[in-house]
Amino acid sequence: MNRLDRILALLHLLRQGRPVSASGLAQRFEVSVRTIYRDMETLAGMGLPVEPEMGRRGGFRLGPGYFLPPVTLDPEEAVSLLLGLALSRALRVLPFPDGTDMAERKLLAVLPEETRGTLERASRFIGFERVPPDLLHPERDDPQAGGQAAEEESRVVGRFLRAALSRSRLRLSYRSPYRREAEPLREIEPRGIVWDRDRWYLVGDVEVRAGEPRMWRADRVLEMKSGGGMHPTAADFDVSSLLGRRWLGKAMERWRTENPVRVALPAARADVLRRDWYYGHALFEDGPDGRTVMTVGEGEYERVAALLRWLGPGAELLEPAEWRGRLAGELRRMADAYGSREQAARDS
Amino acid sequence: MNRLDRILALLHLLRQGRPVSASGLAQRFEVSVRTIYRDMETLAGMGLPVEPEMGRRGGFRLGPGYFLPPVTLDPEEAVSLLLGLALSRALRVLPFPDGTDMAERKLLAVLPEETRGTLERASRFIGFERVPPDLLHPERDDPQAGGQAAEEESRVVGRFLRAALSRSRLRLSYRSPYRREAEPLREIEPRGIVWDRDRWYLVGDVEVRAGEPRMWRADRVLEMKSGGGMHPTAADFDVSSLLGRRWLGKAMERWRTENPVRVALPAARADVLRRDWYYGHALFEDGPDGRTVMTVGEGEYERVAALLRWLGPGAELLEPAEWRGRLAGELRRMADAYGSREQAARDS
DNA sequence: GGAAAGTATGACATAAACTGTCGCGGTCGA
DNA sequence: TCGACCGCGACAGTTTATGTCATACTTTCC
Repeated sequence: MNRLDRILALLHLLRQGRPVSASGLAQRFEVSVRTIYRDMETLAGMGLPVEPEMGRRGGFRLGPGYFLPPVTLDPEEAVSLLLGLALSRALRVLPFPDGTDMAERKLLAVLPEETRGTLERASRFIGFERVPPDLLHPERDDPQAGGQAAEEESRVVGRFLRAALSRSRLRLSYRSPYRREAEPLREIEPRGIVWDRDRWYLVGDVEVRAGEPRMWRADRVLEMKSGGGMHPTAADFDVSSLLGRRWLGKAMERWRTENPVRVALPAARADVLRRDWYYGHALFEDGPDGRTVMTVGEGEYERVAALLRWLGPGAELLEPAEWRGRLAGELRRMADAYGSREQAARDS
Repeated sequence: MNRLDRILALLHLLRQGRPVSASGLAQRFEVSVRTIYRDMETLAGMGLPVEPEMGRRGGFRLGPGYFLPPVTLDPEEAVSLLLGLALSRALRVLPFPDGTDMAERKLLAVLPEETRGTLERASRFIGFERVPPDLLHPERDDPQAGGQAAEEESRVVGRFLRAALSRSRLRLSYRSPYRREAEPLREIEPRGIVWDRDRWYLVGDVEVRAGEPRMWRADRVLEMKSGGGMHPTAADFDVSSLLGRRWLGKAMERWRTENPVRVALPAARADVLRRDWYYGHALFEDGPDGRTVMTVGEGEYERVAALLRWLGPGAELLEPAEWRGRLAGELRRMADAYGSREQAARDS
């Protein structure tokens, strides 16, 4: 066997990840151990992160970096990859910020010269707008996520994702917006991550309710520690079972029984609400007067008022009854800004 | 120079795309021509599509596929790339659907064995929610973009992007929502693409107003034809100059003079509006009564009413004056749904 | 606290591989 | 038809790669 072929084969073997011993390789390639050592020197000289491991169960393995053997990529494929990176960056979908930068640089460095010129400026051709905040569904906390917070968030997501991929448990403590104190560290089995409205959510199994995954917003995770190995059970979970905001449906079911809010509204308005990512999961029923009755769970008056106001004429808050008067007063005050009833009659 | 090094260097040179002659290479590496031929044989033997070109201006070059020489990618980099592809797919950002699929397959094929297994199922770990529609800023047309329409859209975007990268003109006809008939084919210089709220927009220069790029929504493009070569002018345009919805700012300036709508509102509410992707581009001034006065362009009563209703108590429509009465009547009708004024007083 | 199995490195003779130089035959473009 | 390129076989000369032996160090297992 050729030296070149042997070295390429070594590359291939090293790539597999398992550490290999010089003597084993020597047998395999029918050369002396010394030759293998010299080949390793050569590979290292080529810039490969070959790392020896001393001692009895030692061997050679690739360092933190794996090796990608020759592949042919046509320009469209390269553009697709770079485009994906640009998109990730624009939407701050960056579990591994360093990995993203490095991958982009390596990809660019390796492109045919003529294509590189244009692709280096790909970010000048392709722009992404951030997902706009939605006035009807505002966020509780500061909307201006600073650079540092974003970095911390992607650190959390990265670690969680790594754990999910390597099937190892994590212990995390969480700051729930509904509780005063931080939740204590609890051990979870990471299942996956979900990106929704400019934010990452961690999906995992808690021991108490196995099989019913819980979600944590990545920016509210306070602390993460490595946990034990994963149970071999629950092999095939698929986050797509949560998509379409199906998790929201379940949560709304619970809120609906705890804080039921009932609204009568015209059928046309109901159709619009049904298309909303949030109110689409409410319960819609035909009302007695030809209108639709929507039941949704909500504890805060202000949100309900905003919804009712948005719905406009023809919508009526049925429950909780004690908010009806308050809402009516508010609406009347809004109307009164335009003068008294008599004035209004003259105006129109 | 080593043989190995020389062969790797040859790889590098071939990658550049320009055909290279054996004699040139022989001079460059200070070896005989014969050696170069032998090296080429070796490379071909390694599976490289080296293709000779006979005749006077011949030379060696790579075949139909471009060649990507060895790169080291660590798992995080590979995951970042695959993540970008997954994101592209989830958000239907696919200028090159085939390239995307192929790149993913090639990337997976080349990963270390143990990582591949888990990453092949990466889509099961990582989910992306579509950008939710915004109730306050609804879309005119059908919100249910069918699979076929999405495909057509990515075809349009792909072709436009290719044209932008290769600096060649396009002729396109467009269906404007503001005009009854389709716009005729007009020649444009593609500048770039912008993704906003789940949609692609094409950015280009029209001859009539050079330097002031126009935007077209990709799903409203009716027809595209290749145009002539690009003018060498306007070399460095950058779509990022349009981001932050700056184009919207200019458009709103125009609408503001055409259909001015003035609203007085509490400072706290103004702060919230300023963060909105749309109303953030309105004109905000301090009013005489301590409230803020916002001026925005809008021709449709219903949109203005929705905004005023959303703003709630303390907000008042100042202009157009003729809508004040209508709005007041509407608000009063909403309030009256909860009983007469006397009843309301009893309730609260 | 060894023995075993691994890496790390130098020296040197030898075999293998690579290289240069011929030669001759194609192909293409001006 | 010429010139500049690829294609390839043969052969001698030289470089390079390899095997062997010797020695030192590190870790793990018993």
